Amino acid sequence: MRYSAKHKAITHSRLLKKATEQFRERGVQATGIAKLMGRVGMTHGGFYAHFKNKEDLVTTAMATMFDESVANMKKAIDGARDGKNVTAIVNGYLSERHRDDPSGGCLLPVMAAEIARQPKSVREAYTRGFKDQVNKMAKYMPGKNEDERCERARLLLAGMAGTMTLARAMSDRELSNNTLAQAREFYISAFERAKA
Amino acid sequence: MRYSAKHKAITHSRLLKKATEQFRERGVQATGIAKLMGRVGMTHGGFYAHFKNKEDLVTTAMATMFDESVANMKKAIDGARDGKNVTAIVNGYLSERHRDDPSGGCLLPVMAAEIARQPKSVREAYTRGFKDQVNKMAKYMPGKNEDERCERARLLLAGMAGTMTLARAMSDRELSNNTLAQAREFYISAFERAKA
DNA sequence: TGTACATCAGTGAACGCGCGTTCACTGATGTAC
DNA sequence: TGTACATCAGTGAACGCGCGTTCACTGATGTAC
Repeated sequence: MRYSAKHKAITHSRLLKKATEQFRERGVQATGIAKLMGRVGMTHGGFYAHFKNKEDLVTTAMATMFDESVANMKKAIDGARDGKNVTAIVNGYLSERHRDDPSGGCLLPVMAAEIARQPKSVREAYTRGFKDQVNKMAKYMPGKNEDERCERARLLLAGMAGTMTLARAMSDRELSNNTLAQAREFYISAFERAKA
Repeated sequence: MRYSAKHKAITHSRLLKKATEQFRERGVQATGIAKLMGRVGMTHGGFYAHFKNKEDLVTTAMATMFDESVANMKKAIDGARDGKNVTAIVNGYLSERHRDDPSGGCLLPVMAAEIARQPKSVREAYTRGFKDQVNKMAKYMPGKNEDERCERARLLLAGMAGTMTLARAMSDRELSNNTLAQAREFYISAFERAKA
């Protein structure tokens, strides 16, 4: 059944959106093509009209997910007082909400470990997206120059991602909450008005 | 063929050791029973004389891997000057060596993300091991009381694990090296002689 | 000390299952006339 | 405007493969006599 000109583009973006959700909820390996297609209301064969293969989907989805992370940070900052940029970023990222629903959040806590085992194209898409997010985060970080601000953005992102990964794996809810709360305090005091 | 009394214990520990290596190199999901047994020179069926199932192997291996992490830290500290405990821990953990060979290192950068999706028994073994490592690390951390030292140990471990995860995934070697170097500096200055 | 037998670690075929990918097909729509 | 045809997004059976687990078996050794 042939569909209208716009139809393919719509399906394509529905597919991509559901993929980014699944990747962030379960990871790349645990997200099967057939299951993904099922969740979009289609059968597995149709996938290959939209993407060359799974690797192609992953690299495409990577950029989208990094963009969403940047958008999430911008949104958090827009709702915060001036001079409280880092506070807004940290409180948004290290929230219980973000821990309990990874599907629209940062890809790093879920996916970073398995990216190391993915093909070159995926690792490159990851590296590109990571650099891009760091550059955009750097605008909100303290520092004398661009290099210093980027370095701080990288440190903060790595620290928050590690904290979130551990907090999600814990079966002890209270420990998980405390870990998040203490990390919020630590990263805000370390980065909100960092000394030289 | 029946083997001597000690033989089963020896095979069991060879199996467990190889499993901890594979888990830290590839993760739980990517470590298949048949491949693991092959690497120990046996066939897959023999696995079930040693472990109830894969879940049993994972929970058993978890404790061993956490113990090794603690031992690695103690070894690093033994070779360091007095009062430089945190420096020794950080330089050991965030080394290029640890990045390039995960097989004997910390399980968190590779496994933490997928533990969140593992059965309850695995998540509990992880939580137990994590608490234990934090308690033992706390001895080397600054702080007025036990709670404060534990909090710092948790912050440091989460930060280092996140940094290592991101550094391993990067396809840009120079960026990966810089990320490690800057993080070493940051965590040493943040935790070696932390203020109240 | 020598013989008969029970034990059980390890073998390898088989199970059902889900994976990524291919491919002949279908049929509603856009286009050409 | 009406008709014939080409297009191609999506279908679903089939592929080879690896997974975790089961199970009837084998055969060297420890134990009982």
